[in-house]
Amino acid sequence: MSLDDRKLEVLRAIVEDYVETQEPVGSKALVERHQLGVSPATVRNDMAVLEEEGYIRQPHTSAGRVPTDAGYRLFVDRLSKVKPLSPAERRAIERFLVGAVDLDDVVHRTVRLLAQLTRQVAVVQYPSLARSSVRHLELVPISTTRLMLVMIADTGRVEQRLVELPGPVHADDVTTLRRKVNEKLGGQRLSDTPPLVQSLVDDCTPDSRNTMACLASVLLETLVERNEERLMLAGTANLTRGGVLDFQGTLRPVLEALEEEVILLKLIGDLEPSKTRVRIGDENEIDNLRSASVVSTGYGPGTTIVGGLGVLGPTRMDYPGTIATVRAVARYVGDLLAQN
Amino acid sequence: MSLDDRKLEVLRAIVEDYVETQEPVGSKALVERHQLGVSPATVRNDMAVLEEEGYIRQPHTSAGRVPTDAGYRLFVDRLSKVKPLSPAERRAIERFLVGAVDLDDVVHRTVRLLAQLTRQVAVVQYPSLARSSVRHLELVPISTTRLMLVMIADTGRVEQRLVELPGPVHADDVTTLRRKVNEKLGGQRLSDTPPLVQSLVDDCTPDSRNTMACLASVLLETLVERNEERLMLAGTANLTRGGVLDFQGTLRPVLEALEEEVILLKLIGDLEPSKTRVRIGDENEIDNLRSASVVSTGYGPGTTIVGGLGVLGPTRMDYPGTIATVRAVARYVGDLLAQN
DNA sequence: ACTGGCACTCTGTCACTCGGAGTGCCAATG
DNA sequence: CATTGGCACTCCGAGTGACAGAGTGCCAGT
Repeated sequence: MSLDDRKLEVLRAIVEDYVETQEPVGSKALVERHQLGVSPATVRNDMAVLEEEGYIRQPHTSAGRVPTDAGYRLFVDRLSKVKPLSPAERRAIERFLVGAVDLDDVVHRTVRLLAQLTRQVAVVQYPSLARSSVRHLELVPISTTRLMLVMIADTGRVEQRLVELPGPVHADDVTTLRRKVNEKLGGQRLSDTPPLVQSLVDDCTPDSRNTMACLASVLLETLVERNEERLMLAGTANLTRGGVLDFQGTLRPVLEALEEEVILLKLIGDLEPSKTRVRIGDENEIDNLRSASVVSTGYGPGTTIVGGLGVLGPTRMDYPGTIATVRAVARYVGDLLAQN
Repeated sequence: MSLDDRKLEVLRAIVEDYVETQEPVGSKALVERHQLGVSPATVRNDMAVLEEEGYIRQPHTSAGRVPTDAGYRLFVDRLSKVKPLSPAERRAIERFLVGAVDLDDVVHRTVRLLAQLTRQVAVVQYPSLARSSVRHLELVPISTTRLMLVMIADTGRVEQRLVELPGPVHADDVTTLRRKVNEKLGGQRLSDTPPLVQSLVDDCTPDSRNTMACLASVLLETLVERNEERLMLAGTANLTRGGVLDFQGTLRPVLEALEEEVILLKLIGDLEPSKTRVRIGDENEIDNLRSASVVSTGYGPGTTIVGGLGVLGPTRMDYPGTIATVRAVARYVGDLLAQN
């Protein structure tokens, strides 16, 4: 038997009530709070079907029903209506983001804003180097045999590395190096640079070859290999809302997962453009987060995506609201980046 | 009545047992586990005195005793013997810290190491700009009216800011600016720079004055005003060890405090050289941390101090071990910085 | 000054009860 | 055939009382 409209309506009511009250919801309370136009007994029959299909379950016999992960999934996919942001929220976002002075500041403000609005844990990835282009490469002599390599990406990210040279170089040589490197790599996407770096070495005169080879290896490291994705976290304290009820008793595994940057990157680093992704409970590949849900999306100037952001909370979360907020914040941040 | 040696010995035993077992300790268990050479009744009398003096207390009538903050304080000040690190720990520290490629990496490794060794929350402050000197200032033309200012400090820290110029400048002018700025500010402590920056503007020829004034204001911001202290956190999950017993039931306030960088800076930003500071429970000025203890110290190359680091945990913590670890890590990091 | 003994207090737990909420099923109804 | 009212059943959670165990305070004795 398939699910008719009323059964879906019942599921929606259950999800909404449970999210709000955090308590199993029974048939009687349901018909009272929502105008379903049927009796509790009917609702009970519907509930039995929904349970059979795996969308809800009872914590114990003769308790109310609670949505399962599958139930939330159905809710998110088919039942939830987009919840528009309140003007107050829009204003909050704008007010929060204007006045950021540099990229660090943008990320910092964004992550706090997101945590505050959703009242959950927020994660924001710095613009990924892999998706950026080289704006400028600077070589700063530190001593005669040491250079500081500073890479400035078009997203505003700045990376630096120390280069140990095989022998002393003159200031003029540094200037030449700088020019060559910028001519070759300036404006290129970082992911396209490896062959170019190689050609830099190949095109060198023998006497400067050693130096260039040295620089090249650090360049490769900085541009590609290391490929260090950074991210920022905020709102951990929000995990404690709802007491020990969410996250089946202990925050331990969740806190542990949040400390692993690799894990976080996997969570928010999804690539599909302008799509918001929702992972509910068991859908998470990371065991520690089986009791959590993640809402994430990409952001970037215009339609390109340079990084991800998202929030993490209990499976029992306000999905429509969270999704709307995450989307809105991502769009605002994208606009902000586009202005640079 | 004052505290004779045996009473102090009893206090030490109580602290040690309680830290280990996390349970109120009674007179009988005490004489069994420690060779005190007296009967439980005697110990009870001593306990009564200790309680009167405020060093221990009973959670309820006829339960064992638990140290108070004052008790821990006395223990730390007078009773605890320095606990030398195990060779394994020493090796762990060395292994963990070698191979760091840049400052970010050093801080990152340090904070994780500290969290792992002490099994508590670790905080490491980046080398403070206020205590650093300027190694080099770089000006990178982004467009004709925009410069990227990159400051490299002797501690390895790099800061960058965008400078909007009043009008277009030629590349040669940038070179001149760069030379002037570095001549004046290179090698100076950041805290000494403000008058120098002012003199830079004063010494300018009228035609380049506008540009220089613009640059100067950003310089001041970068060098002094903004004075952004950064820090890194790790080991939050360790808060959940010991269940809900520590931190009187909820992690909430602690997690909240850990999100406030200002608060963390206050905690670990103590200036006295080569002194390890221990704040126990109520000694913390921040209300949210009344149920926590903080062990912190400064670090830096040689005897100068460029930043702070420390750990935060329940008042019931292994003070001797923690203090030893924090000190050792600080020294290793200092050595590492000195090598640069 | 220390010790043994004793009465007292308080906790934590176990078993038990009981009301309430919620369900499943069934027969009746439109 | 879907819906409904009724009823018996289950289970949770709160409350109660009894009880063992641990620990204390105090006092008299050494």
